[in-house]
Amino acid sequence: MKSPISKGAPAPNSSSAPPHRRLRRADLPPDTLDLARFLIGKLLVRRLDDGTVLSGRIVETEAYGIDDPASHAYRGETKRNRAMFEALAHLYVYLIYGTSYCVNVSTEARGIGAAVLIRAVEPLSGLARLRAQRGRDGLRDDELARGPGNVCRAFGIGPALDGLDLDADDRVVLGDDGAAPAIGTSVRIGIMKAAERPHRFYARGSRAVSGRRSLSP
DNA sequence: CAGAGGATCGGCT
DNA sequence: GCCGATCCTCTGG
Repeated sequence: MKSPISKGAPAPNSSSAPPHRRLRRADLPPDTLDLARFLIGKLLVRRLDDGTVLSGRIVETEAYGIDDPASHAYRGETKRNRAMFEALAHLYVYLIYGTSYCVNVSTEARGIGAAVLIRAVEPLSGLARLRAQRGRDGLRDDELARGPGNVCRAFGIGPALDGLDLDADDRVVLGDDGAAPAIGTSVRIGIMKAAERPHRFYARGSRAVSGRRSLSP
């Protein structure tokens, strides 16, 4: 029997994020694998243009680091992957399969192309809006931001936020509320190159984690 | 300039 | 488990 990482039901339709400390660039480990692990259990807070606040707990990430054939940055900087070469703590948002967006946090020093993909988030506040932005019926709360494309859809993250500096913009914020879930490790999902590297991290026991059950024991 | 392919999703078998 | 949708980016000629 798996239980949610987050204890205590959030107030229905609560419009603000749970109490937390905002994480600044200086609080984040610059190493890609370190940040991928660090982000598990942290909060993702999104302020929409109309003032609505959406928040959730990051429960699944993947690292795309230096010298990684699976990384968009492997063959150098291009127009698309420019944000991966920014300093630590910029968003890299890209379109995948013409149908979904994926959001990453850039890692390492400026000039080095690397990032952490946010693959799943367990909703905490703004549930009604998260559900509306998914535009699909019959979803449990923990399914609203399960999978990288669904994270972006639910949280309203698109190409307009590509390159956003997490220290210079309030539209997307990372937070720490003290939670420290047990972390599991596995290979990454949906890639063909360097498929054997154990660069995926997830919160054990969270139903919001994506992928086959056997990948997240 | 054409063609291939992709860090996905959701529906169907 | 398999497959199609959908479209932007990068590569090669």
